[in-house]
Amino acid sequence: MYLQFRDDVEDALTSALEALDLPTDDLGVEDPPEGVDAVLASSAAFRLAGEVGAPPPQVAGQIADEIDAGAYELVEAASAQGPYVNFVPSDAYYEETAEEAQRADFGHLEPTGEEVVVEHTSANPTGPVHVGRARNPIVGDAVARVLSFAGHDVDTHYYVNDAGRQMAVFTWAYETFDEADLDSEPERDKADYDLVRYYRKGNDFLENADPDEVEEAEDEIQAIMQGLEEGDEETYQRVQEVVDTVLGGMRESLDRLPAEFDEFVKETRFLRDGSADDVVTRLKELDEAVYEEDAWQLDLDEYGIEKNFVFLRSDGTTLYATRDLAHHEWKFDNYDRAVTVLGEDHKLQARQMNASLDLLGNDTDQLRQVIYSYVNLPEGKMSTRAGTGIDLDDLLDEAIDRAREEVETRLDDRIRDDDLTDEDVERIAEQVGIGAVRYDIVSKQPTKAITFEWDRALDFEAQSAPYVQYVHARCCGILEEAGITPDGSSDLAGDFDASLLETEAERELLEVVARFPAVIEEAAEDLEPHVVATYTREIAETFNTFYRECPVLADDVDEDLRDARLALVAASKHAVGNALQVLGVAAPRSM
RNA sequence: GGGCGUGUGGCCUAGUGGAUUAGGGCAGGAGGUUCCUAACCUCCUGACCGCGGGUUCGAAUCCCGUCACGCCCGCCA
Repeated sequence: MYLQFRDDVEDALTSALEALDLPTDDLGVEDPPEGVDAVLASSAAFRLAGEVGAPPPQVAGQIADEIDAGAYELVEAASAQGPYVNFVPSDAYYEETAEEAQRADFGHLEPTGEEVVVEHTSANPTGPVHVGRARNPIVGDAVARVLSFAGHDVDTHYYVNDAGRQMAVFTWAYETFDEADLDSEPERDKADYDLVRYYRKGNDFLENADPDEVEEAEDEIQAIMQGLEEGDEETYQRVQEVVDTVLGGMRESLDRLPAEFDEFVKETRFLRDGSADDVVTRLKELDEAVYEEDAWQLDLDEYGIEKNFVFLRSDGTTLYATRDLAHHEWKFDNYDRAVTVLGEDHKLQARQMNASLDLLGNDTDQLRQVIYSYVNLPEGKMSTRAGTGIDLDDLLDEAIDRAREEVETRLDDRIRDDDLTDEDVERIAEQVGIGAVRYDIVSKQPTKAITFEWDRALDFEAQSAPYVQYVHARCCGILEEAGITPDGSSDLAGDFDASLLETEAERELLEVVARFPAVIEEAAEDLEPHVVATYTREIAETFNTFYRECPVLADDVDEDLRDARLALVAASKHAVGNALQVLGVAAPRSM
């Protein structure tokens, strides 16, 4: 109802301004601060003061006087308060919000019919996923979920770099060295941990071995790259064996988050189907194309990019960026919009690609990038090749261990005599542990750098996943106690009269619940899932106040009030649970 | 050197032009459970929003300068 209420408010403001013969392009509709008794407000009077020739409060008064609140079902009153026009919603607003939020899919926006592809993670299949890159799957998965909630048809893609020099090096190393040549055991019994040792060994060899031997190796690596470029089937199969094996291991780790993909799109696909060649041909024909130092380049000066963009090497092979152009044109052919989640180090390439796609005649408005900063260790960067860094698996294991300890500690001094089975404890430990990791990362603005510290990442206190999850569990606890099974499918509450929810705590909770669809809308529009995390904190806080002040199932609570409060609990459960779902954080029924 | 990004109490963080004399959390201090889960709640202590100018009726938010940190400036990915 919040979105409808906002429509009403905008409509009322527009009519009023028109009646006063004032411009309607800037309505200034905003959320009033805490403590103001209104759900929406307009600050338009500030800007109109000059035109009217009167101080803002007076202009606000005129606007408020001009508004006929009675004409709108959801608007109770519009009144000037200083320079603001405040809008108080009607009882119908609260009642319809409570009704709307009974649906298990509360927060989903109307289907848009728009097909969107979200590409994220796309880490080179060189070894285990480490925490430095973990922001990508976590943010990317949340972005995809947000867009899906906002009504788009979303596909998630992992772009697999299986055609570059790194994979040629890896394939050569894997075929060249034996287990006996390696100086360590795999850190885990998993394909990516096993094979990364060859990759590290290969790189170490190329850096430190005898120059003649290195040259020989380089020839073999070069042969692999040429083979891929020419679409040689045997070379392709050799590389695929390494790629698929390592990727398989990485997927297992990513699945734990969970970050799952609809499709793994391989780079070699665009070499094999000729589209990369096609891109090269078309680029060469551009006025901006230059042939310098035996290589084909693009002069992107007109896009404010000084550096020339090399799209064809002197040996005639394409580069990653060239293939990525073909990849993106393929996305444009198959989707209405494309979103890519990228580390900040890819920012320049993203600009180059946008410019190049534009020159090739594409509508680059279809493409948006979400940029995030890397997670570093206090002592510096994480690197797969160097073997420095925290593996995602280790972080998740540690998180679950700490969460399990926490559950067991609380088991001893808990008041309620529910009996958690060992399975419950394990389930809670996983939900809380992994949830805490995801939440910690997704709740921060992606542009901010994160320095990884165990204790900070795994803090289960307030403003963390468990704090929010606990509210969800509390909701479920109350509903179950009342004989309602919160399984998400059936209608949770029966008949109820929302007008009985009169206390401040109840009203505020209902107001926060009401905003959830608008939060989804905003997060999807700006591709900022962290605003959903901010929202979960708000609703959790508001719910806890309600929980303290408004008993639901106590004996002295009137039956009708009890039903109304149960409906409010169900509404809160849907808002919190669905918000957590958008963030990819589990919503436990008990904890 | 150039470009981009970030800078909010001891630590982490929201807010990126309007009701803010900056909102939370952690840490520190004081309380709260005969009552639907205390992974909770209440109260206290603590910030000239990196620094200096400017624009504006109004600036953490915009502009200029400056400092610090991060990232980028490969015929790597």
